Amino acid sequence: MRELCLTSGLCPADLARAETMVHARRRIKRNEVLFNGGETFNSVFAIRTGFFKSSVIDKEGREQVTGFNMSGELLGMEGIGTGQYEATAIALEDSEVCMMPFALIEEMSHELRPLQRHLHTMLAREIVRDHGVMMLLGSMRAEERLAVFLLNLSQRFTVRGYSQSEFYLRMTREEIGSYLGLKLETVSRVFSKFQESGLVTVQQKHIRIIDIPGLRKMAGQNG
Amino acid sequence: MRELCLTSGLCPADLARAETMVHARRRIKRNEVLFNGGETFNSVFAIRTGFFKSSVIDKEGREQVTGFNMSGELLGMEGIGTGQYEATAIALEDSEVCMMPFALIEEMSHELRPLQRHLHTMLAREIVRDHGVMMLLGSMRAEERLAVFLLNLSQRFTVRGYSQSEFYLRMTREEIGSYLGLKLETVSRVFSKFQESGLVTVQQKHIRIIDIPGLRKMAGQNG
DNA sequence: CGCCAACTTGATGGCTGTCAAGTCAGGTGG
DNA sequence: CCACCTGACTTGACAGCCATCAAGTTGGCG
Repeated sequence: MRELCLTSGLCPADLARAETMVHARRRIKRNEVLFNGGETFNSVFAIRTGFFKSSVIDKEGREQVTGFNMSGELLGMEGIGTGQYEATAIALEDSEVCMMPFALIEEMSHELRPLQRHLHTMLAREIVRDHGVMMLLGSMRAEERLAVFLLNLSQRFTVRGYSQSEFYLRMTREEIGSYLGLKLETVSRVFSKFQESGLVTVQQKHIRIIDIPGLRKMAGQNG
Repeated sequence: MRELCLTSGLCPADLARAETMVHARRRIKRNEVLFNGGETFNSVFAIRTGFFKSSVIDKEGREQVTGFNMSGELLGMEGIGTGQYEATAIALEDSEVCMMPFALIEEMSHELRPLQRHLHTMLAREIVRDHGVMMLLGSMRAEERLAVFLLNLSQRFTVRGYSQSEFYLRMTREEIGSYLGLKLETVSRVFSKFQESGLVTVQQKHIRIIDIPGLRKMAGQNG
């Protein structure tokens, strides 16, 4: 986890200091809101365990899921810009987060170069990730989108020591659809089609990837 | 311009120091590349004058325009994360940029709090902007997308002291389409339809917005 | 003046959305 | 323990939006 979190790459002494940033640990139950869009921004949250979705809601009431977040990732950073959280973060399973007041982070990043650098890296990485999603939404067809989505999940689970090929989805078809710019029926249909093609097996939220190269090809990421 | 750039909100003395960050000014001609995706990241660029497009290219060769950038905005920030530029930035008209080595920015943001804060704000703002585009690509129809696009351009021109209702597009229909997740023919058709509806007049790249409230309604942003 | 890129417009088709009906699984209460 | 109930999911039929293919127009530039 430390690899992904704000405190990576610090020497032990600095690490101890940096950990004073953590103002509180909080347990969040499934379906509980961590923060809501529009609320005053104070803290960034590092996910210790669990699984979240982030989404924004426009004036029409349309929800757009902007990301699914797992251990080691940061939540709420985008609030720096306006002083209020832009997105809403909801736990999709019982989770635990570290709450880090952003004022403290800025304070300490003055003294600890690696921390400052890491903060920048995390922000920039989020931008790069969003550009990937824009590419997906702007120019891929439904099958490509879902293939990319599954491979991305697989890869992130792998990094965390879970199975590369077998996992439970924490989100509904509708949430996947919102993230991918598809309707839930389309998501369901593409899952079925992948199963018929022998790429995966799907039993509700239980996914097993059978043919990773095949999925990669489907995703347009040959190799 | 200072309002939008990295040096906003500094007192005159700090401002003088901050300006030493500017390592060089560069003139970029129309269609010239400022930096290419994959090149080593060294500097962030602040646009002094002109107009750019940023785009990423995937392994399939598909181009996705990730943004159009005008004076006061920063280019290249997303390279912080990986050490190389992710996107390609191309001038759509003769432009002028300030080149600021990122190492210098980090250095100085150690000493100048407002600068550090501003850097974070700019990064976070980019994330928020990208989420808006994700919403647009994920859940809006063609007419809504183009209406949002025109209103956004209008608003940004207004901030810079140009006309709210009349401007020249610097980009082609294809580039607009890439940004909005549409084909160029669709962009053209929607322009024509807006014209028939009396919302705008379109003559090639010359746009005049006739009915801003009407466009807002079309964009689903009533009011 | 001619060429070419950019743009417009029309005809057609396909992907995905919409609407609808039915299935499945998990949780709750009797 | 089982029946029920509800939310999540699947599947089918159909429609609509946008992509695709194609032809023609415009405007800028050498």
